[in-house]
Parts: sequence; structure tokens; C-alpha cells
Amino acid sequence: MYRTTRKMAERKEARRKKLLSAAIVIFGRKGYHATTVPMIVRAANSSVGSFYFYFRNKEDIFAAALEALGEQISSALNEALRAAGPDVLARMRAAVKALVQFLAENPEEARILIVESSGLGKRLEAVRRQVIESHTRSVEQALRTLADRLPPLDAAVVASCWVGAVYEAVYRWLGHAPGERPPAEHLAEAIAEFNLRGIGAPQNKKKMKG
Amino acid sequence: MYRTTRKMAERKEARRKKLLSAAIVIFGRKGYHATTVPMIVRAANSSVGSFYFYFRNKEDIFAAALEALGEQISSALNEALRAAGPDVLARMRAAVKALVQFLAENPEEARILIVESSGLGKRLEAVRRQVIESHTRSVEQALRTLADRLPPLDAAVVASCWVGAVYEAVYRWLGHAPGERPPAEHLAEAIAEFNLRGIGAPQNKKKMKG
Amino acid sequence: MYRTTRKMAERKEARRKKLLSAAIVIFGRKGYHATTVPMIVRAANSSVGSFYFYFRNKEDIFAAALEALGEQISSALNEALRAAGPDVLARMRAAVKALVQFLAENPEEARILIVESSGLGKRLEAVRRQVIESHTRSVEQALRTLADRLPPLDAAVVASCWVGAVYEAVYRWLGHAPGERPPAEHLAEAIAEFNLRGIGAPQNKKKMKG
Amino acid sequence: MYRTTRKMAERKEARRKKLLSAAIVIFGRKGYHATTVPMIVRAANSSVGSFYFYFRNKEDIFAAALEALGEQISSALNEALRAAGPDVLARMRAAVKALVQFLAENPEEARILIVESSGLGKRLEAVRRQVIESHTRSVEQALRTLADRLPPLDAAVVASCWVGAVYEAVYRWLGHAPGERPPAEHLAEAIAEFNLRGIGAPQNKKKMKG
DNA sequence: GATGAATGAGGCTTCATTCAT
DNA sequence: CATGAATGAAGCCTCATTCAT
Repeated sequence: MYRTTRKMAERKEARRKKLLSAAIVIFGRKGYHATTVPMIVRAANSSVGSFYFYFRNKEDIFAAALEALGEQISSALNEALRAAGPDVLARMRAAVKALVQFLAENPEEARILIVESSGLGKRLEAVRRQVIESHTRSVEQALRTLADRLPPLDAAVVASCWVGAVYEAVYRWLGHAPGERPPAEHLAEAIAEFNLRGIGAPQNKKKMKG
Repeated sequence: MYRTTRKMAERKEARRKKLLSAAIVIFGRKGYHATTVPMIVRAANSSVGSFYFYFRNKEDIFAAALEALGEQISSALNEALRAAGPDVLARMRAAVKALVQFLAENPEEARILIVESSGLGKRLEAVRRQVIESHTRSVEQALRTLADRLPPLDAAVVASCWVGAVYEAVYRWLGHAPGERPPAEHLAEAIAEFNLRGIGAPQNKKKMKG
Repeated sequence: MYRTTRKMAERKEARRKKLLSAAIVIFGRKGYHATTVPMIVRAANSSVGSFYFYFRNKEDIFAAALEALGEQISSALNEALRAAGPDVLARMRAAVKALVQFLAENPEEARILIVESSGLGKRLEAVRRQVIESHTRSVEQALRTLADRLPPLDAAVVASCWVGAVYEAVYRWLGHAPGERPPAEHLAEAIAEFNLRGIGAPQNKKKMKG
Repeated sequence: MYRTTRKMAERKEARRKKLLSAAIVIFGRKGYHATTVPMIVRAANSSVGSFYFYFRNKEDIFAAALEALGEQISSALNEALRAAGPDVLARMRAAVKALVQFLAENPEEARILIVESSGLGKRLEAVRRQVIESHTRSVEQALRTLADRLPPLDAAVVASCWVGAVYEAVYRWLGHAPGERPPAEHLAEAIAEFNLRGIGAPQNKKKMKG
């Protein structure tokens, strides 16, 4: 006679999403601590009560934001890798470019990964790091695969260099006013080159100075 | 009643320093927001009243901490550069190693640079970024000097990659328990190699794989 | 669309009862304030909406719970009295024992009478007190009946002593883990003795110490 | 040059006391849960900040109130006992009368013991019970001392009857408007008689009905 | 200059209650 | 009649900051 209709479920999901995306923007802009629940609620045209209906607490929505972000990034990367052919180096280059592209295209979301790292309590910090770590680890793994084509490397260290290079460069790039940013492709290219050279990948000779 | 004697001035300065270094440690350990004024005061064996005599507010002492840190790093770098001879590449390598060494030896201080970046208000964020920027810029400058010995680079981007690589790698290294960290020299070396390769510096052949 | 059939009326009543008995248990276990409407609803496999259909508000269901409890106790007492013969003293003894027995057998329900008394607003406090008062008054009345067989007493005070003795002793008894409680009959007997002696009832000589 | 002067310490203590006594009154009037920190603060002409300077939290001030009350009662009882001579029965009678007297004279304080018993979290409930338990236990002990002059009793049960009688009778007495209360001495006397008879104490013949 | 008590704005969170479906 | 999403008032508590001593 009455039951949870489809329409209701959709609205519910919509409301949750609205809160979540509002949160992502504000977290990205102000960091975790400086973001208040009322801020999120206002931005999402919702209410405190609803907020706590959909999320256990502030930490929870932050974790959810990170997870959502993680998934988005994952799928962006996977897509890029699918298109990249089998060569590991080519794949790594493709991954960097896809990542940079994603971050550049979703600056609000990007910031949440970079901004405000600690003091979030073990749990949150863990989730946040994990998004980054997962990259780091896949880089690490790729490096081991390539071991025979590269100079001897400390894979762990090099992997974090790789990831750090990406995030810092993007972060700085985001710091410019949108009008005066160099094109994202250029950025992506420059970072990819840096990283590939960094791991000692055999160089694309045509790019060398004559 | 009494004039400001030299001794008093010294004591005053000493008290300020004590507060400042207590703050650095705690900020590094817990992040900006989780650090409270009473915490700092207690650690420095001082009082809230004194705190607000020496610093305008919490933001102020954080800025001061960052500046102090910036100076410490600067002088560490300068010292290293003084010992490094004239070759620019050699100097860059020396700089990276000195920086890593410094961060590794002062983990508390290091954290405050890396951990907790935003939501601090424009001003603080600016100060914090500046410490990093100043590195970035000096790398950038060095890169331009080397322009003829390197492949064509976007100096700005590459410089941030360079710095990002350092910080991220150190941050991850700090994440390990002190007992199980690889030696700092090893870390420094690996990062330096990565970065030098990253900018396309001519390779030290003896390191190449046979 | 449909008329209120008899069956529906029954279901309605059943639903109400389910909510009410769930409420009694939880109120007894956690007290008035710590009990939330969602808790009750969940325990009764119902919904908040229904809750507010059957009860005006939380206070209302608490009052209803107390009243229901009052009735249960009343009928337990009446039953005991019916079996107790005509002698007033014997009836009083029977009443105490029946009351103790009831409380001991329905500890959840018992708690709601004893636990959490005030801050419920005048109205609730009144209802709660009334359950107790009604006992007190019937004791008071019995005492007046017995006036010639007892020492001169302030019936009002003595009646509250009587009731206080019962509830406090039961409350303390409930404080023990179920495993290590002395048998309820023993408890009932001891309280009855205390109270009967307390009103100066002629003693059952066989119980006296030789 | 400046130090914690005596005057400051006194003021501090005064402020704490003011908060505490305001709390006692309100707790007594409305119970634990219905009492809010802002209420206490307003009644004490203080501020939330001060409240949390002097007490860790709401539970803390409640515990403090109970403890303070416990001490007051203890010393009232001790005084009465000192004046009561050596006979145990006489001492028990004196104790009841002193307790009733105290509760009657400090009705605000008295209520806090009676009103709102549970849902306070283990800790508070423990403290609250303890004030009552300590009486119960001393009664229990006295009863054992008297074992040979009394009928066989379950000391534990009887002790709680004893205490329950006192509190309930006083509570009911407090329910009357101050104008129409019988004198406290009368109340005390009636309760004492009830209890002494209740434990089977040899009766004061002159009080028996001729 | 030093001290720490005092203040109150504001954060997070809970929960009774309403109302559209 | 049933359901549960939505709301917001209100509670508890923290902490930066001030100011009398």
C-alpha cells in the first residue's frame, strides 16, 4: 500500500550526493578542520538533521568524499591504461597524464587530496593516504617489473618521488588563476617527462637537445 | 619602576624562543588545529598571559614557527652549498641531500611544513607555501642556468616536481617507525638521483647498470 | 476507501500494545531520558510515524506505561487479597508479598517505577507518584482500620515508610546479579515482617527468638 | 612579584562553591538530565567557560554535589551519635532523627539524593548509591551487633527497608507545601519508631496503648 | 612583565516531532 | 493507516582571547 518507492530512493540518493559534493568542494577549499557542518549543510541547501541522517559524523563524510574520489581516479586511470597498450613505460606515462588531467579537470576534488593532511585522526589519515598510497604502490610495482631496463632503484623511495612530483606540480599549477594557467596537457607532459627521466627510463631521443 | 636592562631583554628573548620551539614541536606532532595554546604554554613552562604578550595570536606563532624553520633550512642549505664547490649540478645535488638530511634529523619540524596545510587563512597558507616556494624558485633559477646542458624543460613545472619529490618521499619515510627507517643518507641519495635524472642531468656512468 | 472493520481495530490495538510493552522494557532498562523514540520503535518493529499516531509524544507513552503498570500491579494485588481472607493484618502481609513478588518477577517493569523519577515535567512525575501513592493510601487506610489494635501512629508517615521499605529493598535486591539474588520469597517475607513489626502488629510468637 | 595571592584563591573557591550550590538546587528540583549546564551557569551568575574550568563536565559537578552532600550528612550523623551515648538502639534512633532533621532542613540538597536515580552512567549512579549505601551498611552493622537482642533478621534486607522508609517518608513530606508540613521533629519521631519497631527492638512500654 | 581565571562564540551532535508519499 | 526522510532547537563542550591582580 505504501512502500519505499523508487522515486523516494532516488531522491534520497540525490540528497546524499548533494551533501557529499558540497562537502568535497568546501573540504578542498578550506581543509578538514576549517570546514564546519553548518557550512556544508548550507551549501547543500539541507539541514543539520539530514546531514546526520546520511553521515555518521564529519569524519564519515570526509572519508566518503575521499573514497568517492579514489574511485573516480581509479576509473580514470583504468580507462587510460586500457587505451595505452602493453608497454609498461608507455602505461606509466599514460597513467601520469591521466592523473594530472583528472586533477586539473576536477580542481575542487583534487584539493581535498592535497590540502590538510594530518590531525584527522588515524582513520581519516589512513583513508586519505591510501588514495595516494595506492598510486604509489602501483608505481612501485611497475618499477619492479622494469627492473632490468632501469638503473638500480630504491623502488619505494622512487615511487614516492614520482607521486610527490605529480601532486606538488599540480598543486602549484592550481595556485595560478585559471586564466593564466598553461594548458593542462602541457603540464601533464612536463610531469610525465620528469618522472620517466627520474626513473631512468630510456629516453625518447627526438626530445633531446640537438 | 625599572628600566629594560640588557639582562631582561635576554630573558625576554629566551622566553619567546622557548614558546616558539615548544610550538614547533607540538604543531609538528599534532597539526595546527589540534594544537591548543594551553598545550604550547605548558610545554614551555609559561602561561597564557605570556603567550599573548609575545605573540599576537595562535596564527602569529605558527607563522613565526614557519619562518624560523625557513631560516634554519636556509642556513643548512647555505652551509651545504658553501661546501659544494662551483658546479651547479653538484650544488643541486648537495642541496637536495642537505634538505633531506635536515628534514630527517628534525622530523618534528619537518612535519609542520608538510602536515596541515590549509584552512589556516590566506596568511598562514602563504607563509607556509613560501618556505616551499623559495626552494622551488631556487631550483627554477638553477635550472635556467643549466639550460644549455639540459633538455628543454618547463622550469616552473620541473621545479615543483623536484620539490614535491623531496617532500613526499621524506613524508613517507617519516611514516615508518624510527626503528625501521632506512638510513637517512640512503634516502637522500635516492631522492637526489631521481631528481637529477628527472631534470635530465648527464648521468654518472658508474651508476648505470652494466 | 475502507471502513474501520473489527479486524483492523484489533490490529490497531495490537500495534499500540506492542509499542507500549517495548517502551516499558526500554524505559525500565535505560530510564526515561536515555530512551529514544527510535529505540522503542525498533524494538516494536514499527515506525516513528506509527508511534506518533498512537501516542501524542514520548511523555505520553511513558505515562501510558506507568498506567499500564499500575493496573498490572493493582490486579496482582487484588488477586492476592482475594485469596487472603478477611483479617486486615493478614491482608496487608499478603499485599506486601504480592507486590514484592510482582516487582521481583517483572524487574524491567519494576525499574520504571523506581528508577528515573523526576525532571519529567509535573505531569509525568504526578503519574509516577500516583502509582506509589495509591499503595501508600491503601496502606494508610488499612492502618486506620486497625487503629485499635495498633499503637498510636501517624498513619500518613507510617504508610510512606511502609512503601519506601518495599521499594528500596526491592531496588537493592534488583541491584544484585540475577544469579546471586536470594529467592524472591525470602525477600518478600523479610520485608513483610519488617513492615508488620513497624506498624506494631502483634507478633507471630513462633518467629521470636527462643 | 605576582603570585597566586590568598585573595585570589578565596575567590576561586567561592566561585566554585557558587556553581556547586546552584547545581545542587537545580539538580534537586529537576533531576540530572533535565538540568542543563546553561541553567546552572545562569543561576550562579557565571559562564559556561568558568563552569568547565571548575568541573570536568556535568557528571563531574553532579558527583561533586553528591560527595559534598555525603560529607554534610556524615558529619551531621557523627555529631548526633557523639551526643547519643553508648546504647546501640539509642544510637540508631538518634541517627534516624538526625538524618531526617538534616534532610528536612536542607530540602534542596535532600532532593538530589532521591530524585532521578538512574541512567546516570555507572559512575554517577555508584556515587549516588554510595551515599545511601553507606547508611544502609552502618545500619546493617548495627543490626549484627544487636543480633542477640533482636528477632532473627536478614540484616541486608532489613537495612534497606530502614533506609527506604526514611527517604520515602521524607520525600513525601517534602511534597507538601512548606506551610502545611507537620513539624520535622514529629516526622523524625514517627519514622524512628517505625524503624525501631521494624527491627523488633524491645518497645518503650510507655508508648503502648493502654 | 607574568599569571591564570573568566568569558562566550561557535563546533559537533542528538533527538523529538512533523509531513509528504 | 504506515513509513521514514527532513527539520531545527537545544545540549554539551572546547578553546582563543582578554584583563584584573
